[in-house]
Amino acid sequence: MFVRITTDSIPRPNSLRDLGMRSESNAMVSLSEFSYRKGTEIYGEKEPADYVYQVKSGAVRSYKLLSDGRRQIGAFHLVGDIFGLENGGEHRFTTEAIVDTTVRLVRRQSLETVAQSDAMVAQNLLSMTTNNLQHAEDHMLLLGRKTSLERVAAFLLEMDKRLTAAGVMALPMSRRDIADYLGLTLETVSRALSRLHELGVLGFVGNTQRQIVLLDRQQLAGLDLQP
Amino acid sequence: MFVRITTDSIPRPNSLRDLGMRSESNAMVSLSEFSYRKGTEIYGEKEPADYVYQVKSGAVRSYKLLSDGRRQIGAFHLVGDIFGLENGGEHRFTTEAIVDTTVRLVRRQSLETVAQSDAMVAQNLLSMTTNNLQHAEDHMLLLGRKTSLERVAAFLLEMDKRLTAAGVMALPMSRRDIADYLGLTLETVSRALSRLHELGVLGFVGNTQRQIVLLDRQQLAGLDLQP
DNA sequence: CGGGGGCTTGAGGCCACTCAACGATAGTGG
DNA sequence: CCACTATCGTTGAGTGGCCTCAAGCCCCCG
Repeated sequence: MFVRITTDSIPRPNSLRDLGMRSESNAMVSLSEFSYRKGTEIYGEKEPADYVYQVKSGAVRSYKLLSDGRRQIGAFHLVGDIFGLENGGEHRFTTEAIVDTTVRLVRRQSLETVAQSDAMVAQNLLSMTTNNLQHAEDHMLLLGRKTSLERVAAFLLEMDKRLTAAGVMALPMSRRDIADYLGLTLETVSRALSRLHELGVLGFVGNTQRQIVLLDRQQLAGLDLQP
Repeated sequence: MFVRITTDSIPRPNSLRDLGMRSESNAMVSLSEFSYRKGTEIYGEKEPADYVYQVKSGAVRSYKLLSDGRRQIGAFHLVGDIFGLENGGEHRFTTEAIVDTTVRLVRRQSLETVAQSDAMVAQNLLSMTTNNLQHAEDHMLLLGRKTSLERVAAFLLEMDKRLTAAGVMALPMSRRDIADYLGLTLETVSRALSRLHELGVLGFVGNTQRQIVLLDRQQLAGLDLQP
């Protein structure tokens, strides 16, 4: 019998500043801001990874494409999330703003320089990469072995943890984005959501279909089925 | 237009010793060995991650299970590969020896102690984790968006790079293992291999079906379809 | 108010899964 | 040395879950 350590207990730097950037102690590090309109690209796959980003407002999708246009979204980056941190010299995903988005950014080189002398910063970089790895590992299980209903249930629970405010979850991404994240088609996602609605697991708020209230997290977790 | 940096150019420590373990300079680090019979568990998911392993001989699968028995293999570890390196305190996969296997192992704590003072070692840990992350990211694309034939083609090309000797690839894993790695059933994997055989892309050696010769890597790469 | 994008829903099709039978191989014990 | 058995792999027949194609609704926005 072992002590269960939850994901939440793993230290996670929650701002670029926490990665080791103290403005008073290191004047070389510049924290600038940049904004992107809905749908525009932030960087492309294979481009040199010169900057690391943090979402200040808005939402970002990062994805890979096959040559015939099939798309796999690897992650959504919401307010507070750090992305674009690659160890090698180039980005491995293309990223786009899902809605109008503002990001903070730092030069990657600044980070690496600091990491070489500060073990604490190096540890934070490793910790962030490990968190990304863990997310990818869980997502492989979802993509390889879960049914459409299980995938959508897992998605709702993930988003619930990350962006629910005042009981309602305002999804920034479209059905197509969700589908490409879950390895499904948008129609299948829509059908699954309708089914969950019929089951009384969730409700829609207002006229838009992007505001969702989870009515029965217990049942939803039962539909997901993790261990 | 950007310079393309291949995976191979990313520095990858190829032994536990390279991770910073110099036996003459650090007597505290013990490099012991251990052997596992075919099919036995090395460690289980959620167990404390006290050791880091390197395959000396044999092969290892690491996987996650759903409660109803569905299995997703996240990676195969072949001779020379390092596995079991978790940042948090517990393993995120169960690992088993696919065939009789001998591993080298070091205490995780030894590594972490060294990493705190040696930036080079810390950099190697990050580099290894990044390589694992990159593999997982590519595998998400495969699991989410590729057809069965594309998956099997990709698998053969991956194994070809990693374990082909003298033109023949001796697969240590069963069809079921391959299927659980690719998010398919064993029958579908078998059919895909038969189809590739008919197409003249590969040949079988001897009576066992686990020794494969790739006859047309070009065509196989065309069937995979990466970018 | 007209156009267009996003979402839902239905009908039909297809690819991978399920179930099943069979052959081949390797390991076991008489 | 040879049954005997278990495991592994292939192949076929049929099913089903998700995809494809299509129509229609709603809302936003110019």
